[in-house]
Amino acid sequence: MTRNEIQDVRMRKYFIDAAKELIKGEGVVVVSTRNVAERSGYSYATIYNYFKDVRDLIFACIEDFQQECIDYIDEQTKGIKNSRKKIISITNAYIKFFCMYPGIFELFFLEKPKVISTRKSSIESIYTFFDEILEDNLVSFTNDMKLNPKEVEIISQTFKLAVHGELLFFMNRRNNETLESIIKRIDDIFNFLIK
Amino acid sequence: MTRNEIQDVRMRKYFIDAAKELIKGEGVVVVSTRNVAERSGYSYATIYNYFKDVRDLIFACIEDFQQECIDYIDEQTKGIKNSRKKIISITNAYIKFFCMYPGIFELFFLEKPKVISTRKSSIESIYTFFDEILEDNLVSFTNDMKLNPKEVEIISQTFKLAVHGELLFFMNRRNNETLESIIKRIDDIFNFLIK
DNA sequence: TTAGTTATATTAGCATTGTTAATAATATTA
DNA sequence: TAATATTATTAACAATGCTAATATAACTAA
Repeated sequence: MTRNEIQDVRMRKYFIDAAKELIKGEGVVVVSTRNVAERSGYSYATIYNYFKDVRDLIFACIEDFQQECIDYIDEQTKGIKNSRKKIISITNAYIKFFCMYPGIFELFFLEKPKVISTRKSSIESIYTFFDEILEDNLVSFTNDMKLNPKEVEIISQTFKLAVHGELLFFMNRRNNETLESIIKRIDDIFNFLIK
Repeated sequence: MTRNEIQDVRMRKYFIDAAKELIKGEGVVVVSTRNVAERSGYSYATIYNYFKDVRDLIFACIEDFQQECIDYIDEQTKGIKNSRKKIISITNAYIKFFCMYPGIFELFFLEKPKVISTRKSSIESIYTFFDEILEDNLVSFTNDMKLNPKEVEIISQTFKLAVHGELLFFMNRRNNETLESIIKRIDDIFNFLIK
């Protein structure tokens, strides 16, 4: 990494950090070049030297937020050994994370990726993110339960889709439920699927 | 309905129809007061005499689109008698409808309802829309299958959430799948759930 | 070290949008 | 028909994305 590239990364980080604060606070809608510039102490036009456009900056926050989500889940579930309990707890923490930061849910699942060329890989990684989080525990759980691979496949897909369907409805207040009630339903669904 | 109210409804319809065209064509993002006004032959400021703000107009399109969706599903599934096949076909048509009009999916499921006071009921109706579409067939199907109510409840909830999770991922191109592949998976999930 | 060059940052400007206030046009009513 | 109420339009403001022109800083070669 040359000296220039180091500077580049540093500058990008200033803007990304400012954008992340805004997303966590008031959501994607308040991420404007002017707002980000003000928070990072630069002029708004400077952003265009480091990002293709404002959406490129917004999508650049995804990787950081994924790591934050992983860290939160680890912290919430670190003591749990039993793989079944672990799967439930990880899922609950995953849901809670997005409830804490609706702006991150918005960025991950509701924002349309207009920037097709750039940031493609991080957008695609959202689709497999939940699978990766559960992966190890799902393997050991299905070994314990002696489920056949075909069943495991359909169960894990159904579970993943149901979790995100639930999040979709809950986050946009399409239903009038509480966090507790949707977590309970997700638990019930998991238990139903593996019974 | 007084003379004024008739005029009111007529005027609102002009703007709603224009907004609907835009949503079906290029999506919610192009629904601006200026665009709608141009298409309906009025000035943009006139819209504010009939709608609280531009989002109020956008959400006013929901009811019409729900009817269009019902009509499309009816037309696609009218010959089918067998309740199991009917449930599958209705669901497939439901998914196809949103694939034909991604802008309507956007409006139904991705738009944040900032307008809390107005349009509340139509926003909430989105949550129960899929249940209502399936309702009759689900009842006769579960009667045929002699499933107990508790099971029916969890199965239909899981199915509904999975369908919308699938739509969420597919519509925003988070995965690289085809319409056929996601419809096949939904069929598989239904068969798994009721086996 | 300093003049020329490159890289980076800022200001100014344009177009689009949501929204409101002032004004114009139309319809209604006494 | 004149006064009033309703409805539509124009003008204006602020916020935003983005670009071009300009200013500033950093670097390089004599």
